Amino acid sequence: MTQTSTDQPPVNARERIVETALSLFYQNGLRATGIDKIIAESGVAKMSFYRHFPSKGDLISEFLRRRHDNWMAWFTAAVGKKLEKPGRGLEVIADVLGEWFDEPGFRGCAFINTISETPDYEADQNQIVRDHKAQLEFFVKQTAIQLGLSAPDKIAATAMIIIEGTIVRAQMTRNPDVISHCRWLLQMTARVENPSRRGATSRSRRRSRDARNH
Amino acid sequence: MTQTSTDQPPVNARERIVETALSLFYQNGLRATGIDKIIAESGVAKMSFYRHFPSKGDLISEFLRRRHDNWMAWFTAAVGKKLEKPGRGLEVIADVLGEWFDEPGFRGCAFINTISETPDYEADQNQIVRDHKAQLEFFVKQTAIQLGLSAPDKIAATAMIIIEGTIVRAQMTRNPDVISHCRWLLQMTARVENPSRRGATSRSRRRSRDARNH
DNA sequence: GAGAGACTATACAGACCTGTCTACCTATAA
DNA sequence: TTATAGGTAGACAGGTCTGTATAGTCTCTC
Repeated sequence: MTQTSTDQPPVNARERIVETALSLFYQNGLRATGIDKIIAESGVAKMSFYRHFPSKGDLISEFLRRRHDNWMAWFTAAVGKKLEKPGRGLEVIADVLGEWFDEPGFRGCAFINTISETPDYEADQNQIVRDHKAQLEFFVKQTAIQLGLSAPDKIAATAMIIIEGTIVRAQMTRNPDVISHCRWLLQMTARVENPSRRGATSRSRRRSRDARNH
Repeated sequence: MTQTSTDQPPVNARERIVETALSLFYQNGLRATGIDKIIAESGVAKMSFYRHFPSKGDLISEFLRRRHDNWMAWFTAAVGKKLEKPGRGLEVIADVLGEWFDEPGFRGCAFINTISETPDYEADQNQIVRDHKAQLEFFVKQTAIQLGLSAPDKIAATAMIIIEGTIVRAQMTRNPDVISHCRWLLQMTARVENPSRRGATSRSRRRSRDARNH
């Protein structure tokens, strides 16, 4: 997740602006980051900026789209790689999140932060956030299916709660214990819904069926 | 949670300011809410404002403290009341959250939103947020103890992930299904750690011990 | 070599932001 | 009655914000 592109400074003005926005918007927030600061840091003339992005909102939308592309590419690849090892399940998501939390500039989920900063539920920004999260949930569901788990819809919806909660807790407390709790929750979620998997016995399967009375 | 005090407009200037801040800061965000707007809406002179709060940051701190008082009082009372009915466990938290989500002006957790808006980890605001969440976690732990559950520390830490995740999902998606998923997760958390409770058999107890390998 | 396209440099308009200053009002208590 | 506490009213300083306007530069292509 850290490096989203090559280290060569981007050639054209537009790309320099977007790269700067990727860093400043995430690090300091949308409202706290002024256009002037982005212009200064990207070394671009003001008119170049407004040629490419008619308003700050346009840059914010582009920022979110790019953040989505980068983050999803990194996340799905990391989860996929961990799942190559046999005997591993949905809980690899916890380990992948843990790697993200360890990155130097980690400041939570850019999309959760956007929702927090943007009161208007219907705002374009918030719609992009919801699209991103819907795609993440879809990926979790597909992963559950790929793992042969039943009730993938319910598992994905539940895992989303766990994922969001884990990210928020990591951002807020910086306590690494959150990862083991996240792993445990994900294991429980997958296992209770699929008692026959991962070394569960027929006795435990019966019990879990009883417990599924939510 | 909705009504935090009587409907009589507060008499003194300070109280009018705080009440207005309680509404505007939560509804529109900290940075988006200007001092001038608070002054106008509370019908107070600018000098009165700065006599009581030397800077905007002081009002933000007071806002968070009052929000903590109000929210915790409401939450603990609501959970306590639901637990009076026999046969109910930690999952009542989900129902209480659900009532909160249904309130008209719901816009997520003021404290999560504050963290999202405040990049400086060590800022006073963020410290107040962490204090608030620590107190919430402590309350969950005490509730787990009161329910006779074992491993209350782990249950509280895990429940915090579930609670934060549920709030964020509710704010983001406005999908009421999140509450049933939250309830299910809380039941699982309490039950897996305490298999003898709530109709689990001795066989299931053995299985859960095996599963506790996080 | 001339035009087009992308970019630079900088001044500026107008809004809004936090915080200060001066001046005045009013009720209460010493 | 007079000092004091708490409040009102509004101008203003100095900064930041987004966005526009004007004018010039550089490079590549026809």
